[in-house]
Amino acid sequence: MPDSRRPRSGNRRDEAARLAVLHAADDLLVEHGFAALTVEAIARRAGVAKQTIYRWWPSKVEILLDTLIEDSAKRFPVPEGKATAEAIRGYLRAFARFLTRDPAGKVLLALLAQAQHDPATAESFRERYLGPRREQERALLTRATEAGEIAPRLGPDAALDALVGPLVYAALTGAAVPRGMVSALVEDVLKPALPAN
Amino acid sequence: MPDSRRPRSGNRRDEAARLAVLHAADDLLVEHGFAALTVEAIARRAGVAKQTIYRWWPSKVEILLDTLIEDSAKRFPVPEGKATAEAIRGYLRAFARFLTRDPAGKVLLALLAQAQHDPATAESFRERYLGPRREQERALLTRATEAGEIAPRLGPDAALDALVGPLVYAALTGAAVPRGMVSALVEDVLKPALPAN
Amino acid sequence: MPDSRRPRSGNRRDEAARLAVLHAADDLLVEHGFAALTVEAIARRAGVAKQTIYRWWPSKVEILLDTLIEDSAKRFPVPEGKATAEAIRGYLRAFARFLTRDPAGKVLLALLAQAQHDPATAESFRERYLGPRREQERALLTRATEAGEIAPRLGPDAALDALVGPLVYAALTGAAVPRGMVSALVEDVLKPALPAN
Amino acid sequence: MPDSRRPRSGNRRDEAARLAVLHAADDLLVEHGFAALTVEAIARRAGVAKQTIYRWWPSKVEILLDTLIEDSAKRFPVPEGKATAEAIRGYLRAFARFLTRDPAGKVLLALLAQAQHDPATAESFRERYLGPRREQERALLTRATEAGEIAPRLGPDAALDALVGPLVYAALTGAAVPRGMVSALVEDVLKPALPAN
DNA sequence: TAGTAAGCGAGACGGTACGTCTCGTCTTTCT
DNA sequence: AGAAAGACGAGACGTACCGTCTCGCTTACTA
Repeated sequence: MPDSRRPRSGNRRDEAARLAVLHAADDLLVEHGFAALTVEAIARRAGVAKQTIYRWWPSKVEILLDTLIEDSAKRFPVPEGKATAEAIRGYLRAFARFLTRDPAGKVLLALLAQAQHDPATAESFRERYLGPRREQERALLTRATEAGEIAPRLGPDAALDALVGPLVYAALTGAAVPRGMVSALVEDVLKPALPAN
Repeated sequence: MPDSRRPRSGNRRDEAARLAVLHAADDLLVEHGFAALTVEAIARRAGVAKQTIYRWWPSKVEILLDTLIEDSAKRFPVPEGKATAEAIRGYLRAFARFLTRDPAGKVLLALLAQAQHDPATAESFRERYLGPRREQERALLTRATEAGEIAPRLGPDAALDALVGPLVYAALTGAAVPRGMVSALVEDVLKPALPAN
Repeated sequence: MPDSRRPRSGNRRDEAARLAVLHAADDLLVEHGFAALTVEAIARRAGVAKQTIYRWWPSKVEILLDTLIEDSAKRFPVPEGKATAEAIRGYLRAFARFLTRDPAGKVLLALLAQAQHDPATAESFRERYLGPRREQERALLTRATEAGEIAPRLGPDAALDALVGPLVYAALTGAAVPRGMVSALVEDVLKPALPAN
Repeated sequence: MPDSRRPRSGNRRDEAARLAVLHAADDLLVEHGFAALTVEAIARRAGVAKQTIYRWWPSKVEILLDTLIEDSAKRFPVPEGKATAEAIRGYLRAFARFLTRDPAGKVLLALLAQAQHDPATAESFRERYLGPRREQERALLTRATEAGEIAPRLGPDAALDALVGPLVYAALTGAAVPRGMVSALVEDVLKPALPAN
C-alpha cells in the first residue's frame, strides 16, 4: 500500500498531477472564464509546477481539449445503432442540454472561440474534436437517410451545420434555446416538403 | 466656412487619429489574427500614442466594434422596405458573403469569439451590435409573415437563429457555405409544410 | 478700475497668474515634496493652463528659483555695511534658521538636489543664485579680513564652503544643527590660532 | 567541491544578472546622469528583464545604494586601528578624492540629492549608508580624542559634519576642493586653540 | 543493493503587453 | 496677443504571464 500522505513523484507520470491539472483548468474556466485561465493559475490551483504542465501539454488549449473529449463522449455520445429520426432528435437535445446547462459546455464554446484567435487551436480543435465527431454524425445521418427515416434537402455536412449551427449560435450569443426548437429543426431540415420546390 | 483640410485639430478630437486607429486595428486583425492585436501594436501601426487610444476606447474590443458597426451597415444592411422572401434571401446571401469573403467578416467572428472569453465584450457586443441588428431583422420577418410571404414554424428569434446560426457556425469551423444553402434554409425554416405536422 | 470679478487675460502678462504659479509651486513642494511637483500639478493647483506656465518659465526649476531668490533676499540678506565677526555670525545664524525652520528652505535644498540630476538646473542655479550670493559673501569676508576682524587660514571661497558646507550638509542629511555650531565654526575657521602651524 | 564556473544557477539568484544590473546602473549614472537612469534603461543595458530588477530591488535607488556601499568600503574605508590625526587626514583625503575624482562619487551625490526628493530614499540612505559609516567615523574621532591626538571644540557628530560638510558642499556646487583644504579643516576643527576662547 | 534516470515542486530568467502617468508641444476659442 | 482647455506623440512606470531553464528531491527500474 502506497503512503497515502504523499505518493508523489517517482520516475513515471504522476496520475494525480494529471487529474489535478485537468480539474483545475475546468474549474477555473467555469469559475472565472477563459481570460483567467492562465497556465500559472492552473499550476497554482492544481498545486503543480508550471513545468509539469508544459512537459505534458503543449498549451492550455490541449488541456481543455482533453477534458472536452472525455466529457462529450460521456454526456452526448453519437448514437451508434438505431438511426431513427427520434435518435437524432435525442442526440440534438442532449447536445443542446450540454451547451446550455452543463458547465463543461463552456469548454466547447471557449475552444470554438479560441480557434478564431489562434490557428493552432483551430487545427487541433478540428483534428481532435470536430472532425471525429462530424464523421460519426455524418454516418448517423447517412444511415437514417438510407433507412427512409429522413430526406434532407441538403447534403449531410450542410444539414448537420443547419441542425447544430442554430444551437451553437444561440449559446454563443447567450440566447435561450426555446422549447421545441430541436423538433422544429429536425422537421424542417431533415423532412422538408420536397414536392413544394 | 471651416477650412476642410484642417491637419490637426487643437483641443478637439483628432479625426485622422481616429481613422488611423480603426484601420490599423482592422488591418492587424486580418493580417496577423486577434492574438497579435495588442493595443501597443495598433498604436505603433497607426502612428499614434497609446494614450490616445485609451482616451477614446476602453478596450481594443470597442475599436473592433466601431469598425464592425460601420462595415456591417455598408455591406449588408437589413432591408427596410420590401419584406419579400426574396429580400430575406438576398440579405442572408450578403451576410454569408460578408462572413466568408470579406476581410471585415473576420471582425465579427473575432468579437463573437472574444465575447465567450470576456463578459464585458459579450455585453458590449450584444448591446451595440447583435441587439440592434436583431431588432431590424425581427421586424423584417414579422412584416414578411404578415404579408403572407413566409410562414415560419418557429418564433421570429428562433427562426433567425435557425437561419443565421448555420452560416456563422460554418464560418467558425472553417467550413464552406455550399451553394444553395441559403435558399434551402429559407425554404425549410421559413416555408415549412405546416399541414404535414 | 478693473472688473474685480474677473480681470483675467487680455494681451498683457497676467500678474495674478504669475503669482498663483509661484505660490502653487511653493506650496506643493512643501506639502508633497519635489516628486509631486509636476507642471501639471502646479497648473491644476494654480488654476492656470499648462501652456501659461511653459510660456513664461522654461521649466519648473526656474519657477522655484524665482521664489527662492525673492525669499532669500528677504530672510537672510548678506550684510552690506558692517563687516564684523558678529555680522558674519548673524548672517550664518539666519541662513541656518532658513535651512532648518523655514518652509522655503526646502526650496534651496530641492534645487541643490535637482542640480545633481540635471546639468541645466546646475547651470541656472549657479548662475542665478549661488554665484550672485557668493559674490556678496566673498566681499563681506574680504572686508572683514581687511578690517582685522578675522584671519582665515583658507581663501575666501574655501572659507565660505567651510562655513556654509556643514550647515547645508546637516540639513541634507536631516541632522539638527546643534546650538553653538555656528559660533564654533566662525571661531575655528575664521580665527584660527595661526602661530600654531 | 562545488563547480565554481556554474553559468546559471537554476532556481537560485543569478549572480551574473546581479552584477550586470549594478554595473549598468553605475555606468548609466556616470554617462548620462540620474535623469536618464530609468529602470527600463538599466534593464536594457544590463541585458536583463525588467522583472528581474523588480524581483530583487524595490527601486533604482536601492541598486545605487548597493553599488555605493561596496565601492565606499573599497575606496575609503574608515581607519580601524590607528586613531591619529594623520589617519583622519588620510581618510578625509580619500573621501575628497572619491567625491571629486572617482566616477562612483557621483553615486553618493545622486543619492544624497534623491534623498531630498523622496522620503523613502532618505530613509534608506540614512539607514544603510550614512548611519553605519557615521558610527565608524564617530568611533574613530572618539578614540583619537581619548588618545590626545585631537581636541575638537564640537561634539563628534557636529565635528564630522564640519569636516565632511565642506567637501560634500563643494562637490555639490561643482567647486574644486583646493589643495590644503583637508589639512586646514583638520587643524581648525579638530585642534582649535581652545585656551584662546 | 546500489546506481541512474525520469518526474516533480519550486522558482529565476529574458521577454512582451498591460493600463496609467506625466512630459512638453500644439491648436482652438474666448477675452 | 494672452490665457484656459485639453488632445496629442512619446516613453517610463510597476505588474502579470509567457515559455524555458536549472535546482534538489523522490521514486522505480536496472545492473
